[in-house]
Amino acid sequence: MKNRKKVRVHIADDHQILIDGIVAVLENEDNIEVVGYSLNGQDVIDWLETNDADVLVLDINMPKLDGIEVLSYFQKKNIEQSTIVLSSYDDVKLVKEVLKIGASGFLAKKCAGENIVQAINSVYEGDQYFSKEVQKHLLAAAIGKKIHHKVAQDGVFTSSLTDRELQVLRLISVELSTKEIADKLNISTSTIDTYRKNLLQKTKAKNSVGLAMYAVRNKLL
Amino acid sequence: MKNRKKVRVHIADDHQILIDGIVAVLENEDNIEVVGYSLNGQDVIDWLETNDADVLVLDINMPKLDGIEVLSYFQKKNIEQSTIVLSSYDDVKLVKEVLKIGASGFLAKKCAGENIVQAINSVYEGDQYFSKEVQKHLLAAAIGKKIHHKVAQDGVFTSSLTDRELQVLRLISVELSTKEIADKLNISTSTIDTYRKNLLQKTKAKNSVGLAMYAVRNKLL
DNA sequence: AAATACCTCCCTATAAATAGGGAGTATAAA
DNA sequence: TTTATACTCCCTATTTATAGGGAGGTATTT
Repeated sequence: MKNRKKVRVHIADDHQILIDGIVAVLENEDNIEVVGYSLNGQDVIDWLETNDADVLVLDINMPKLDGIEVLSYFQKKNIEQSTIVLSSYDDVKLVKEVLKIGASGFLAKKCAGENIVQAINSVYEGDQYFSKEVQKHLLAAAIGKKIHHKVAQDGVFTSSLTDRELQVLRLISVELSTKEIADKLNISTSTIDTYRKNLLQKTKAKNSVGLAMYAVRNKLL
Repeated sequence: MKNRKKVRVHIADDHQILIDGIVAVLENEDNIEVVGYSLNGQDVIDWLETNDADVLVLDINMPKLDGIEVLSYFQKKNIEQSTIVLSSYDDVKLVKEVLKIGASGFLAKKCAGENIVQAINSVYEGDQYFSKEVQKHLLAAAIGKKIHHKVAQDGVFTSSLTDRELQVLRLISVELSTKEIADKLNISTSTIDTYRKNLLQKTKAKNSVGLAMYAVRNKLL
């Protein structure tokens, strides 16, 4: 059957030492796999010609082609590539810019190592991720790109999951059965089944245990 | 059906301020409920005459009757009461003593608030709990009371769960089905069914989601 | 007005998990 | 040598969960 596959990550940054650091952090995560890295933007594009990654961690300041240019290239060529932008500065304008041209996440370099793990997981799961500091700015200044998402407690844009789905997810996580949830919400078990199906699809979980773990990972409880 | 009931806790300590502190900590836990407190040992015994608690948090140094005397009383009267001993000092001899007379856990007061939460959960689930520092001593000096348990990473004596059960629990937690686990361990699905049943019983979980959450709570992953 | 997102419900079918019981073997402890 | 614990396997039966499909209603947006 389906097997939990690792999130394949490519890292692009002109500082080798930083790449090594990130790799070290990610090596502790057994659901993440670093499948390659580049020291400049051109290398990223070249690498992606013959390879692919689920998530690209992309530094802004790089020689040859910088991160912005790489993202623009993706946009021009209509390439869908989940990308987390890495930057030394959490400038609002910069965030807006990279969001417009297709980035799914933004991470300031001063962030802790665990943030990049969460960022990768979130982005891989179709969510958006922003460092905490960035979020404030984002919320204040409504940005161009539509964000129909809610802001979760810890830097994760909880995406995709609707209110009802989130509600059901939480009830699943406290060990309630479909029938119990249906009773509690006064709706049909069929409806809960539907939510369960949608949740499994959206979270890429294999079963209810996976749903609960997703909730834990994303601090949804 | 079965409903997740809260762990009912009684706290005994002669310092009101400390009780208030513990209560504040426990108020953040929605599976724990403080149902009473006492300022001395005699009050504990009186309270337990007409009430009951799942877990008793018992200070050693108290007026009228101290913690040791309260435990001895339980032992003499053959009263089964899950008890966590609270003490200012993590003296080995003291630990040995309270274990002999029926305590299930030992917590130094210098421990962090989250420790008491974990201690309560562990003890409630039939495990034993000791602060980290205490463990070293315990392991060095074999104590009188038989401990057929293994030491988990974070101050929890993982109790009851056998090697195989723990192994299965972990595989359940990474979303594997009974069949997948059986294949992985090269044993029959019937056997996995048996482990699953035993796990549900031992952890008091309602279903596999509960098992996974148990694993998370007790840092078994 | 049309499209979209969300909430709701149903059908059919199969796979998986839960609940209860029993039982044999090996090993280590009392 | 009993006793106990852990590990293994089987039976029956019921309940839940998973997988695929469709579909109507409402509210909001374009």
